[in-house]
Amino acid sequence: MAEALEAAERLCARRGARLTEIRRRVLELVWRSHQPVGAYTILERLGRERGRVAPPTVYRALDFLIAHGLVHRIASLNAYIGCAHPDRDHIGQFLVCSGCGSAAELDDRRIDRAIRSGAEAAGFAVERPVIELAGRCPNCRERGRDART
Amino acid sequence: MAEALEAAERLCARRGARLTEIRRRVLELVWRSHQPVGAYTILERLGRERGRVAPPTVYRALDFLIAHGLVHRIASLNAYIGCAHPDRDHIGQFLVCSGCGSAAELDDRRIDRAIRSGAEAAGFAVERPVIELAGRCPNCRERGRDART
DNA sequence: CCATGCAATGTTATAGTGTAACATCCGCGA
DNA sequence: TCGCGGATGTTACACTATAACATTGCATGG
Repeated sequence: MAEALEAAERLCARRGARLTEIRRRVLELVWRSHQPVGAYTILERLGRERGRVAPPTVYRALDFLIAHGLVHRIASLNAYIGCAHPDRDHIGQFLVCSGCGSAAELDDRRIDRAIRSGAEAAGFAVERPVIELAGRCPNCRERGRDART
Repeated sequence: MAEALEAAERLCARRGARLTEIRRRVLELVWRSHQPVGAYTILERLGRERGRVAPPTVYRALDFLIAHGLVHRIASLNAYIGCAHPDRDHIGQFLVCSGCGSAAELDDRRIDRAIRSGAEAAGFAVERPVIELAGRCPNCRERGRDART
């Protein structure tokens, strides 16, 4: 995670983007949570450090981070998660465990190809695929755990 | 669409599920919109016919329709769309056009296989895939239209 | 050094999406 | 008829996100 922050610093420096205090802090909070985290959770945690913080502050930071590929949004959860490799042009495929609530990024080229070719066969040009696979992670599978407690 | 409604009737009859007046009406409204439609839009339209209608009425009908595969939810749009073939076990892959706002269902087996095998390779068991491909439909591609007006 | 212009942040209010909790109704079988 | 369960009505609220405008702060050229 410290690594992810450094990578973010480097990436922003290279692009001339400003990783300000707030943006950095939000990125850190996103990473610190080992699960996808909601904007209002970030809001609350950020508020603990800086007194009253309003929603736009958090959403603006998230917009910036997403625009630079440092964070992904998971639409089916209304939640945000750090991107493990913001350098490459990431597609973002997610494995979302309904047992423990964790999410892992997949980025499988075969899936990407299958999607693009399937869509192309219908004459459709994919621009922003949303791939979010709800299911069971290896841990929860083994334990036969029920839905997230 | 009339066809879709009949198919829904049959399917519910076969399952002993009750396609009540409200549920039927909501399904009709979902189909009538040729784009994915928001719950509050349905709410408003339903309200025009029946006087005041509260959100839970619509959400409960949608929950029922989704549970029976008659309607899909598109998470990236917070919107709902009728399912063209509720009989088969549908996976639900959607092509969402950012030009005209329309959405088409794909259901490509190759995509489904790629996803399941990719996830399985990570030890993950997919239960409810969310596949929503934002891009350009053939029409909007041709016209080079800008984002939905 | 100051002006000034632009990006970032602060602030207030509100829009949009979804659910909890409890009351009521209605049909059906014991 | 009574009671039961599923469906609907009703109220209130939680959660997610953005619009609109004010303010700050910093780089940059005059």
